[in-house]
Amino acid sequence: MADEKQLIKVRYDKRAMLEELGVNPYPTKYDRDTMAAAVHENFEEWSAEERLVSIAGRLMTVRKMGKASFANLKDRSGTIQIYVTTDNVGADAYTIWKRLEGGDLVGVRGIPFRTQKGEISLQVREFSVLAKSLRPLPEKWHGLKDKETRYRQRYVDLIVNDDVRAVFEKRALIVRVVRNYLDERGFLEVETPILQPLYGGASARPFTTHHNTLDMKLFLRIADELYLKRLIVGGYEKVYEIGKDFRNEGMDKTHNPEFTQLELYEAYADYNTMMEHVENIMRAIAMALHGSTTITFQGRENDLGKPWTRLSFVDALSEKVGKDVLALSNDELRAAAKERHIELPDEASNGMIMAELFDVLVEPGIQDPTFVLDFPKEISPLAKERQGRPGVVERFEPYLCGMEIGNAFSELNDPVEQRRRFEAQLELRGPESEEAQQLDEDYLRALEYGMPPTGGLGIGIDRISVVFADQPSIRDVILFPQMRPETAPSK
RNA sequence: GGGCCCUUAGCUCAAUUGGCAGAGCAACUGACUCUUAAUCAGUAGGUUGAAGGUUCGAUUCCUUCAGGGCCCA
Repeated sequence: MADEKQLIKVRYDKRAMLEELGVNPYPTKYDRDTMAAAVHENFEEWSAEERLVSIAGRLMTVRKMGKASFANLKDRSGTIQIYVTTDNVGADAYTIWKRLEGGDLVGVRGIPFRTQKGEISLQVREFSVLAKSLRPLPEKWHGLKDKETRYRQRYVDLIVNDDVRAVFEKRALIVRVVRNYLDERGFLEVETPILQPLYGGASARPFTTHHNTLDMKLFLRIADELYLKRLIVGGYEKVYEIGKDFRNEGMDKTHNPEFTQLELYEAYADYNTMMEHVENIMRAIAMALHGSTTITFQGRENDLGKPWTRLSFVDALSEKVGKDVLALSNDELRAAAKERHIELPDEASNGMIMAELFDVLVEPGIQDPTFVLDFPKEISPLAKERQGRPGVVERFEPYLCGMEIGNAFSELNDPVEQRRRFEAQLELRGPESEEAQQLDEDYLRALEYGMPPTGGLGIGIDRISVVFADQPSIRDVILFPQMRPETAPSK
């Protein structure tokens, strides 16, 4: 009597028994007037006046005796113990009560009191079945640990693992802090197309779909960038969007095929302005979450109270390689990579090799909050070249707790130069490359109307959630991470 | 894509050198009006991820596949 089918059948039978007793196992509504946490907070007052309160939630543990029972009732605010006796609810109701079990959703009306052992509880006068649960809950003490089940059936994970619920509440708070910060500074929140006829704003492979009526190929966006900058041309001056981007690439603990990105653009600003925003926003999140500018990630403390370290990409890499990397030929860069056993595709350009070298030689050493600056122009086709430093652009990537969390530029606003950069990308990567930035004529037309000098910033919301919630993987901050299907996938 | 590891009852986990597949919780029956991982007495629950192979005998060894995890690319 305990394989899963039988456990479920027993619960279906109990549902039928409830119906025989005249109980609707799925009523439409229940009027509750307080929450479990509020009963704890207001206990002295409410127990003194013997206030009758009503709460609703899920039965988590049930301790039944012959004519009296205790159970823990959990709602989104917390847990409260309830005390059900024949004396208080009547014998008929107690018969119904005895049919209930862990997992069931119930509403109770009762009076706050303290048990002999001192636990704040509700003395139940009346209860209602609100939804019969037909599946057994995981073990009450050890919870649900299996990662596969936790990700596939997040609803069960959330029922039993309070720390998981807390992670997603932190994530929501992070997004709220970001919105407040930008709204207070006059940024306009906008929505731009997710379905795009051309994809751009990043180097990544897209998901492709098809629109039936227009009979055309469409792409799921890989970035919001080019649409948001059109809005800067349009005169909004300060815009942001928080939304999903989609990249048809690998999955690991820092990558999910769909992820949430903040992008913001500010006219008459540059990448230095964006650094200030990053420092301010991260500090505000730390204060909101921890009440302190010091955060701990995977056992290591980081202070967000100070200005972030500035680290030059080309200088740091040149130091590691022992030569000015901007002055090296493709062959010399390849030799440097080969020395370090880095495999490269045949068509790798100088910039791509430098990026590979950076990932291996420099990035692992980044621990403190750091802005990596001075990226090679060739791998930054949307960023403005740095004055007096040819080959290098005004771009930075913020690193928080060793993790790359975003990307920012002084935006390239010269339409002539932008066209050259697009063309250079296509030439570098080849016209067939899905990763090359596409030549977007309408975007160039917009630039021709004139875009003010602009600073732009993208921040990965999932990545910063990993850091601030101190989680090991992006899958732990995404409610429903991408998984292979349980049954054979459709192809 | 490559390497390593994991998959045993609904959940959390055991199982000696290859020798009868177990425990706790959950469930079921009974007792019980202050329990809180309730307690007490009893009952039941397994295609050991799937398919093949080696063997007298496979949860255990081998192969393939599926799903998951970690590391690397």
